[in-house]
Amino acid sequence: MSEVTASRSKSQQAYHWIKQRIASQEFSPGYRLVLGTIAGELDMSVVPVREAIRQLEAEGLVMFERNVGARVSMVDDTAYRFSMQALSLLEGAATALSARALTADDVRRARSVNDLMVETLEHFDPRAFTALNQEFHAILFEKCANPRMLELVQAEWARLGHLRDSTFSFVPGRAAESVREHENILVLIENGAPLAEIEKVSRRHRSATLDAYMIHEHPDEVLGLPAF
Amino acid sequence: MSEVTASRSKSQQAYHWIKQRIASQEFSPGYRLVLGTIAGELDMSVVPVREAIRQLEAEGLVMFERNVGARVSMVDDTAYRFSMQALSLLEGAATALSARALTADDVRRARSVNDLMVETLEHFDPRAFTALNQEFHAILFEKCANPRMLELVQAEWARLGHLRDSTFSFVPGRAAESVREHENILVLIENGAPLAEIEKVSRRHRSATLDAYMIHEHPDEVLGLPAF
DNA sequence: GTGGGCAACATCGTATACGATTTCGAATAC
DNA sequence: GTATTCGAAATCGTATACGATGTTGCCCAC
Repeated sequence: MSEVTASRSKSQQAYHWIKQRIASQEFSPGYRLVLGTIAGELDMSVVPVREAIRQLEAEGLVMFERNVGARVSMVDDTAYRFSMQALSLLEGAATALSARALTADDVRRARSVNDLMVETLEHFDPRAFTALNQEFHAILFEKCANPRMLELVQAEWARLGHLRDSTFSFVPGRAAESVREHENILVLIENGAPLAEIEKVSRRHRSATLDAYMIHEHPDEVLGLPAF
Repeated sequence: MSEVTASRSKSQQAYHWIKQRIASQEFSPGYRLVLGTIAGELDMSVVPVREAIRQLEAEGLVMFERNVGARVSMVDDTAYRFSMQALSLLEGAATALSARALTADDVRRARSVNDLMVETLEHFDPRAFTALNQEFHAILFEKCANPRMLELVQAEWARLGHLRDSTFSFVPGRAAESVREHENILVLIENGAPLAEIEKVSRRHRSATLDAYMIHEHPDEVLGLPAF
């Protein structure tokens, strides 16, 4: 009703409102999303709220059961691992598909982000580190020539974002290794290495993060991952 | 209205009804989906129809514009190519992740489907051939250990399904080559070849279909695809 | 004849209302 | 004390209604 909000439809308002609560952990996994309650809080009817929730369902952020209602998706770390593996695949390919289109300036920007990450290592803040990590990779794959694949990568990032804040808070030692691998990737891109090589290294980079997590948290399980 | 349909909610009925029309080309790209009209045909109110359309929007089958309405997504073959490339990536990986879990019987089933495809080559029917092709690959990746990746593969298949009936109707010569590659893949799986090898061959198999299409339809353009 | 404006129409967005389904608790039987 | 049934409360699913927005075509001025 106010000024700026009027530009978005109510269902979009509801959508963003809920999504933000989920991201900020105010609605944690398992939280019950009651239509009427949310509608009341946002001062609108249930219809737009319903629509918003169905959108969130399509993105996998909430689960919906007929005649029962919606709740924020549970996130056993099984789901986390699976998404990480998918991301490793998609991001590796997207980075390769983007590599040739990156300018010297893009590489410079990425490197400066990585330098920031190095500095952060001193007084380690997993959350900040993860944010920088995402920024770094986003620079590398943003020029991906295949927009569909870009969509998929970003959807997967979003999914992970709400699944877990940061792998690095679980495996601190991985961070230092990670920034070194970043530099390797940058060098490959600068030198115009074969795209297959860039893809392979990028993929391994993320797989390694997942592996580190697995070894740290579930030392006895092995995920059937091809030796990418 | 009948018996079985009652189990699904109206919004789901509407969802499937519309989706089928799109798949069967009755609603072709650009077709205007008017809420009231559809609601009338299905003998329900507009509310469930709205919901169904938003779901379809989330899957990318329809485009939605505020205060204007929905229409079936336009499908330049640019979108087709991008989806094919994404599928080549995802399917290759899913097949590799599934390979070790396939039983001798699975391989047998796949091979018999492929034999059917060979027979079809005589009196070539692109549509039937494509259906068998999907069945063949579905057998190979269905045991994929990573359910998230399975979801992604299937979503991409669905997307392609409505984008274009069959690449093979454009490039008839590709079909014969395709069934030979299928046999190669089966042999690799039977022999327990390295997963990386299976992934590579599977990926190339689909890329090759895309390449054949490109050469046939757009001989002068080159898609920036890594030499997977 | 052509361009701009206005009016009628088509369609969407959201509110309200109510029947349908599920959930939860209390009362009862054993 | 535990299991079972019944009923009330909570919540969802859908219909109907109406105001808001966009679209179309006609009419008039030039």
